[in-house]
Amino acid sequence: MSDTVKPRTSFLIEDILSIQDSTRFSGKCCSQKMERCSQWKEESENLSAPLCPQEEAFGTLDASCPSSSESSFSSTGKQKRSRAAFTHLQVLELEKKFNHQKYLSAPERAHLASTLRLTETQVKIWFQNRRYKTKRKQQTSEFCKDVYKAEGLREDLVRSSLITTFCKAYQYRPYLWDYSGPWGPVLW
DNA sequence: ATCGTCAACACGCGAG
DNA sequence: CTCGCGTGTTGACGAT
Repeated sequence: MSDTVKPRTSFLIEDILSIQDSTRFSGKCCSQKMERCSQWKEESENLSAPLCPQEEAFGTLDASCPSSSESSFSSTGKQKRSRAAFTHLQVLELEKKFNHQKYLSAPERAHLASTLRLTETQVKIWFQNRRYKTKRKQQTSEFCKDVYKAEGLREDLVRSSLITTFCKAYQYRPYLWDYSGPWGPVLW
């Protein structure tokens, strides 16, 4: 069930910059890109570097460190949900794997998890989220194309139009669309 | 203060 | 029953 994507034999810094949907870079200025790029390079050169930002604080190599550690509580007494921030290298390796195959078998998942010092659950959830994200993005772009067609507009001429703005604004909320409208998609 | 992103979670479903 | 999936939501966090 794995989708076929061109195999990649080597990894270059240029690859980092060309990663599609690398939202970590979205909206960032060039200098920030360069900064992150060099950070990635450092990480890729030094796999023994802490893979989780929280590792130092929690003194564990488990990248689930925030959640697996002592739970912290908010002022209301509710347990605070923590969100591990995967390192650039971890994300990069996950992306590379995802480009190869959209689904992982249990052994593959276990191997990747241990390689990246993540838990299997984290890898599983990451792939789940990644697949969903890809699907949403695809749906949104297809919808926007439909809108362009329906409006008789040329896509390249309306990049700054209201529709484009709207499509971009709701890039991650495709469920707000109703595809059953008479002129095509209808909003809410 | 608001917004966008994303890991983690909840829920329902189907396969084994 | 367990597991993994798709889907939608939540909450933390960084940027503006």
